[in-house]
Amino acid sequence: MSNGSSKSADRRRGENVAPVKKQKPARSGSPSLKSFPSRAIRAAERREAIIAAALDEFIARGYAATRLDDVAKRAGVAKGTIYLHFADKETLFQELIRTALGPLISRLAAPPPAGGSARAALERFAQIFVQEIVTTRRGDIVRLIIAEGARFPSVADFYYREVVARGMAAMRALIELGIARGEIRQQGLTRFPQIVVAPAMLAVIWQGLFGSQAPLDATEMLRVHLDLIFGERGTT
Amino acid sequence: MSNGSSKSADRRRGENVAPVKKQKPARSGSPSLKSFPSRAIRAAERREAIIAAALDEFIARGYAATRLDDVAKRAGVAKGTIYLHFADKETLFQELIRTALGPLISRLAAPPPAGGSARAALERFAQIFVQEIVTTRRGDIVRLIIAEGARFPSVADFYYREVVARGMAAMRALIELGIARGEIRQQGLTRFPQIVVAPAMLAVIWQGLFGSQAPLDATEMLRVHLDLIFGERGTT
DNA sequence: TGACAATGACTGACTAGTCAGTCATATTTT
DNA sequence: AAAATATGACTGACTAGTCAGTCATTGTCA
Repeated sequence: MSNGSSKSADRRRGENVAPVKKQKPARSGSPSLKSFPSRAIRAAERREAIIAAALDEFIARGYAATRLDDVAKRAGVAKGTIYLHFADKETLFQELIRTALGPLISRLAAPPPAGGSARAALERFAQIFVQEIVTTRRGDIVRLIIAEGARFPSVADFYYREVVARGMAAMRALIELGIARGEIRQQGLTRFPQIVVAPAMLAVIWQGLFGSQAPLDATEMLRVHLDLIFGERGTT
Repeated sequence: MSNGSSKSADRRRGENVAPVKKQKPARSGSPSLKSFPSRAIRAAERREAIIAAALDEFIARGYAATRLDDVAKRAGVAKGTIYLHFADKETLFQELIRTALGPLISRLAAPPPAGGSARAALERFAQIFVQEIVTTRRGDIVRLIIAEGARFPSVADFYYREVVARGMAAMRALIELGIARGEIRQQGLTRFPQIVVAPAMLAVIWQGLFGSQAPLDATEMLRVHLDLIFGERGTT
């Protein structure tokens, strides 16, 4: 791993470390009264701080090259504290993925197709996808899973069950709706909802690898893709 | 001794393997001896053995977690030998990607659109892609690049310039052909050849992450995708 | 052609570190 | 004061990279 020839390992050290140090509750007046940020709450905060810091580090360096010392520093915590919350590095990584995926999962479960057109639903999906994933930290998480998933079967399994399988099911329902309403002609799409999602995935990867040298207008690309699916002639 | 930082001892040769030999290979004149594996040849073989071994290891474990000791063992070579051919771990990794991508690059330069239909050309492309990339070691290489590319800008650059940019250009030409011949309606595709390639990329990633638990029939998926692009009604 | 010298590819023990995980000690809460 | 938490110095396993020495191959000369 990192080492030897002055790797750029500690390039950006301490400055961006948010010192969440000793934020004493200050309710220390009467020992008989309980202090406000109850222990459980402070513990939960620490846990979250560790997860947030670890996410940043794992995204930036990948699993193997991430140092728990750095995670601790970034979280404003001693290394030993990490071990009060997580059994080991791998557990931290796995729980982190779970935590990070939580919001995405609930979002997948929430939005029902409603009674509108399939095109409208897919357009909404595309818009949300771009502004909440391609552009943001969540895109990094997806890339992280793609990068490390093969080495962490449990992570890949979890991701498949909780995100991919559900996403595919939801997408298939949308496609069937579109076919039923006569918006979509290509019936084969039902068997491969992946085709509908593929450009979105590609956008995530593209942005991560080539974003700086050849940015991709994901929004526009997805619009063209929907035109393809719904059979509209391109404008230009 | 062992004065740590001796920067002068940097006579790294190896890497550019230029047969600087003056005259050419010894003739196998001696009847008593069999064909000499001549030093230069054996050296080249070793270099290749190292690259092959390193490829396996990097694919299996990722860059950071790969041990050069293991690479050496797999290549049937001592660790020091690796350093006779490559400056360091990172150089080995980069040259390996270059080497691995070579065949793919030349293949991209070779096949001209010819005079046939765009559909035929794309079908051929899909077939070759599945049987030569999705299924094989080359797919692993693509996944490796996706996984590590963000941490190795030079690798991402190289991949973009030599493979992605060319691939996109070739794909765009094919799309334009299809539009000119009236096979493809959706003109917007010209601006986003990525859409045509996206399912193929997704197949590569899918196979790597979920292949074991939820295999994807890439061939069939690409066929459906082409039906979508060329406006055929799905069979099923 | 055979003997001997020069070359440099190869080896692997060794150096100088790195880092996950531990635990005795210190701090805070009850 | 005891219990619960947090700390960070420390340990031990592990690894990238080095280099003095070995010896098969190649070159030279008698």
